[in-house]
Amino acid sequence: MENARIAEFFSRIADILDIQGENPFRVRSYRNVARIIADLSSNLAELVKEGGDPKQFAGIGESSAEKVAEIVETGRLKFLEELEGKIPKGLTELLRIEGLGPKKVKVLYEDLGVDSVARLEKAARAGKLRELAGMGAKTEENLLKSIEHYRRGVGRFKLSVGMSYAGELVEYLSKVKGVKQLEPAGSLRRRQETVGDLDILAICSAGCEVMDGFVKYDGVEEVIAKGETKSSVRLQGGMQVDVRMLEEESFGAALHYFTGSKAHNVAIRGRAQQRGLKVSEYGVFRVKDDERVAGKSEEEVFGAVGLPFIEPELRENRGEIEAADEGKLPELLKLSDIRGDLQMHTKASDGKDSIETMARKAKELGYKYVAITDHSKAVRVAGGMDEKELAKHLKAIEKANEKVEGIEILKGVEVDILADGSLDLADWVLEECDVVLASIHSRFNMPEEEMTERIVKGISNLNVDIFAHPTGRLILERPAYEVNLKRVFEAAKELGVVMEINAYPDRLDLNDVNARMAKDMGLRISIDTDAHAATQLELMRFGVYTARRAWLEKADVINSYPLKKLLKALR
DNA sequence: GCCGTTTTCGGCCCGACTGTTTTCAGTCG
Repeated sequence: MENARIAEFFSRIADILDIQGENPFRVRSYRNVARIIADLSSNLAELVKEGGDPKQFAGIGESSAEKVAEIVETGRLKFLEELEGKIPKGLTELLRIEGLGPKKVKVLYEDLGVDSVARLEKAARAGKLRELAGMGAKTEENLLKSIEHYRRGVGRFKLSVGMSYAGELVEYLSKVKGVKQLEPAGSLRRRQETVGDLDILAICSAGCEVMDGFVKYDGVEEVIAKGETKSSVRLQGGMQVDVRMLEEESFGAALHYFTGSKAHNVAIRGRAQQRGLKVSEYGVFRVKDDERVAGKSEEEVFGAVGLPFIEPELRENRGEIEAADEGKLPELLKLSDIRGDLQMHTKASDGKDSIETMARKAKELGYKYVAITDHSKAVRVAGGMDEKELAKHLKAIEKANEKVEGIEILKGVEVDILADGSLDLADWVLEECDVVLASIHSRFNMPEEEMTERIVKGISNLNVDIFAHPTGRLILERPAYEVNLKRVFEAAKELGVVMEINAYPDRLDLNDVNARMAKDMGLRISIDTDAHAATQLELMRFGVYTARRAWLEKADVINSYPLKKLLKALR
C-alpha cells in the first residue's frame, strides 16, 4: 500500500475531528501524522510487515502506530469508519472551499443543514447565510466566488509555470515606485514540483506604492485582500499571488518565514522556544525582554537557533534540522556540476533538431558529452526505429561526433520495455550503443505485481544502463503506474542499473521522495532532459532542483562525472 | 494525539486581514 493512501486515513480523521470542534492540538497531531507518512522516503506498509515500528518516526505515537497497523493489515480503519458515520460525507469537502473553516462548516450544517457544496451555493444565493452569527452579505458573496474557483478545479501549477508567472510579475513590480528589492519565496523557492500560489516579498523605501501597483497589475482578475503590508490577488488563469512588504532589517526572517515549508517553520519555532526565543516574520526575539537577536539574513535566523544555513530545497522537515544540528547536511548538487545530458531525441524519431544541432547546443551549455537516444519501434507515434534503422542512425552519430569538436557524442537509444518484459530491440544492436535507456510507453494500467515483474525483467537485459522516467507519471495529468519501486530499486542495485531523474518539467520522474529513497538504497542517478529540441536542453535545472530536494550530492549523479568515469559507471 | 537536558502533565508557532462586530472570532499561510 502506498504511503499516500495510509496518510489519507489520517487526513480524513483530522478533517472530521476539526468540524466536530475537537481539541485543535489533537487535530493538528493527526494532520502531522498524515504529513509525516506522506513524506516518508520508504514504504511504510512494507516496513510494518517486516516488523518495523512506525513510532520510530517522531510525531507518530502509540495511538497512530496502532492505526497504521490496522490499515496495513485490513485496508480499513474502524475508528475512521465510526467518525464517518457521525457526519454527512459532503461536510469535509466543504473545508476545501476557501474562506470556510471547521467552525463555519459546523454552524452551516447545524443551523441550515448545509452538507454539500451544492447546498452551500443554494443557501448563499437565497441569502440565508446572513442570518447566521458572524456572517453577512459579504460572506455570501465571497463564498460564491470561492465555490466557482473550487469548481473550476484550479489548484496547483507546475513549477515551470509558476516560475514564468513569477518572473513576469517581478519584472513588472520592479518598476513600481519605491520598490528596492523583490524576492519570490514559498514553495516556488523550495522548488517544489507544483506550486499552489506565489509569495513575493518586497523591500521598499518610504512612500512606496507597491500595494497599489500590485493590485493594478494587468493579469489581476480579482483582489482578495489589500492591506498596508500584505495583499492577495487572483490572476487570470487562477493563480493566487500574495505580496508582502517589509523592512530591510527583517528581510532574512521574512524570507525564511515565507519560504516555509510550514512544517519546517513549526519545527524551527519549537527549537527557538526551547532556547527562550520567539521567531516571527519580523525577526528572532528573546522572550524575556523582547530584544531582537536576528533577522537581517537567513543565516542570522538559523544561527540564532544554533544551526548552519539550510538550503531552501531541504526545508520540508524531512530530517534537515536534525542533520544540520549534527553537521551532516549534504553538499547539494549544483547545475554547474552537470557535465552532460544522457537523454535526448533528434529528427530520427520525434525530435525537432539534428544530432549536430543538439550537440552544438550542449557544447554551448558547457557540457563535455551527450547521448543521443531516440525511440525504438514500439513507439510508433514517435517514429521509433527498428534494428536496421538504429544501426544506420548510430553510424550517423559517429559521423557527427567526428565533425563536432570539443564534445563527445555517445551512441544511445531509448528502448521500450514491452508488456512481457522483453526489450523492443534485439541485443546485437543494443550492444553497439554506448548508452541504453530502457523505459515504458505502453500498457500503463497493469496490476502492480505484473508491472514490477515486467520492469525487473526489462532492466535485467545486460545492455540496459539506465531506467528512464521510472514511474511514468505526468505531473497534474497522469498518475504513476502501479509499481513496487522498492523491488525495482533492489533489482537495479544488484544489476548495476542507474535510475533516471527525468528533468522535463512535466515529468520530474523520479520525484524528490523516490530519488531520495534510491540514494538511500545506494543507487546512482542520471539527470536527463529528454529534450526533443535543442532549446529544451536548458531544462536541466528542473532535474537539478528535484535532485537537490532529494538530498543528492555530486557523487550520486553520474552525469556530473568526467567522461571516463561516466563510462565506467555504465554497465 | 504527541512529547520530555525544566516535564508522564501541561503545554503545543505566530501574525495579517476580513467581516462582523463595538473588541473579536475565524481563516489563512
